[in-house]
Amino acid sequence: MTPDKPRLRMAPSPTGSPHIGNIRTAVFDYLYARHTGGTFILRIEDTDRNRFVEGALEEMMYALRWMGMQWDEGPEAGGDFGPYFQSQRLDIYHQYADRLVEQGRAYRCYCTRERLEEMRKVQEAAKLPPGYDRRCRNLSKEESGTLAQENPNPVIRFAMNRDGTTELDDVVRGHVSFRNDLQDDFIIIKADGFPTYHFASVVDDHLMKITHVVRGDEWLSSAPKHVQIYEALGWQAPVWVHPSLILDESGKKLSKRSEAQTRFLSYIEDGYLPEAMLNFLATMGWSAGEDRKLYSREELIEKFALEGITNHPAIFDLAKLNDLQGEYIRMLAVEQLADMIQPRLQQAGYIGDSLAGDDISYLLRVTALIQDRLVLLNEAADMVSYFYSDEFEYDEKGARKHLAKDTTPAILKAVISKLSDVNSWTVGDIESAMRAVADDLAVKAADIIHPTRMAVTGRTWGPGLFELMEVIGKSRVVARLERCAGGL
RNA sequence: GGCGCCAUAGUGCAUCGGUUAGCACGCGGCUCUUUCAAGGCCGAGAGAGGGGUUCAACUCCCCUUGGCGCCGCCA
Repeated sequence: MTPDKPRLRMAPSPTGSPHIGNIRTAVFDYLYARHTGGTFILRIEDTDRNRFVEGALEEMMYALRWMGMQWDEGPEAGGDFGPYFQSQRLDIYHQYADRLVEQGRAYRCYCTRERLEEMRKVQEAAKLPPGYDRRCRNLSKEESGTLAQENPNPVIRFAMNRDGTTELDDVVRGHVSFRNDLQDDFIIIKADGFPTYHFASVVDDHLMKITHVVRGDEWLSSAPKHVQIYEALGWQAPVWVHPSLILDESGKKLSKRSEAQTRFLSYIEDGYLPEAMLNFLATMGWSAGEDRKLYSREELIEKFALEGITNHPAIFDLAKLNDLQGEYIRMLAVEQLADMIQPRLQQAGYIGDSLAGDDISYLLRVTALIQDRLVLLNEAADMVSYFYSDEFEYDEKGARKHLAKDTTPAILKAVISKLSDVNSWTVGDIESAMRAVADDLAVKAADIIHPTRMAVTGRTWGPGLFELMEVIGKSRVVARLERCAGGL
């Protein structure tokens, strides 16, 4: 193995559906690992049995793979540093926790939850900073024995340094310093024998030879805890990277409350493209130092650098995502787009499970017509509905505007008759015929075109009328015109 | 409340001591056009406030203000 190759991990806890912020962090991990030829690791932090959510891990893996960010080590990938589930590493944590206890850097705490709660109330009432009062930090053998009878399931707390400061250098924050007298003796092993995040992540990061810890800014406050554990165990701390958080439109941390916005899978369902999503997430909170919008995956990998990570929070801008999405949709080859749309049209019942030659070319022609206008894949079915179904309603406003005039019946009649004489049903000939109708009736082309569009599609907007008429076909177009004229 | 982080247009970024402060999204207008998009052109729009340092600060330092985050036997 090449020495000094960066090793980064994404360490989600399976407590819910993947969060957009987690995926963004993973993007940074992934991009840096790929940029440096390092290793991208997936580790599951399932140390909270109460919050475990069935299927959360599967959704996480699905999301990462959908983004094209396959991990090199972890669940379903294997690796030399497993197991990659913290719940399967309990003995390892205990081994190091015991070592810390022996060293005097950790201690068993027999305080009950009730006492802790009481203590917190008192602190709050006295407007004191909340935190454990260290009652169990210096217990004699006898005292421990007595307390053990009251509470046979003690937790293990880490004994934080009381003096001086804990300092660390962060790639995006620079040098950061924390006063030790304000630090709390936090729990490293819970009563159920499971480790807390603070402990498990440090032990695993060390054992898995993680070189760069990239995690949200929300973790910066607890970084001194981690730094002190590294010191106590005589381990070298990784390079710290704390990118800023992604905020919602109101400027708050994206939370479960804004589920529609944070749940990553909903973007997949809506039909965003992985490339657009990757481009968007990567350039939100990171910059290559240039005025540029579009980056392919390869360019992202080539240009990504930790130093380019921004140090201020970014507000999630859906309009910008949509703009990027549009760019990527338009970049697609028609065949690709058609493939992506196909399942959604099947779901809408417009096409069958397997398409024959003619159906395929029809789909391709339809797709070509909507490509410029399509943003989300899930809008496709509605957008192409009238190419597949003759049963459509007329847009109310459009009907009032374009079909309600006294002249409409005569216009439609003239269109029908002229179109019926068109032999070669091509865009050019259709257009000529339509314009001829306008000339014959001495009206503007628009006066012919709008009612015709309404009659043929039921809508006021869409692809070029002549193009769309060509694709729908002469007989269906004429039938629709007749139906419309007959209904007036 | 304590601690920590942050501060360029509405939003995302660029500029990192000397620029008419640049780009993109969004917004407004014009254009193309049968519509809607897309495209092209034009436009409005920013260095939170106050002190320093310096010949020179958006850029460095300090304070204030504001925003966010953390303060769980959750991660």
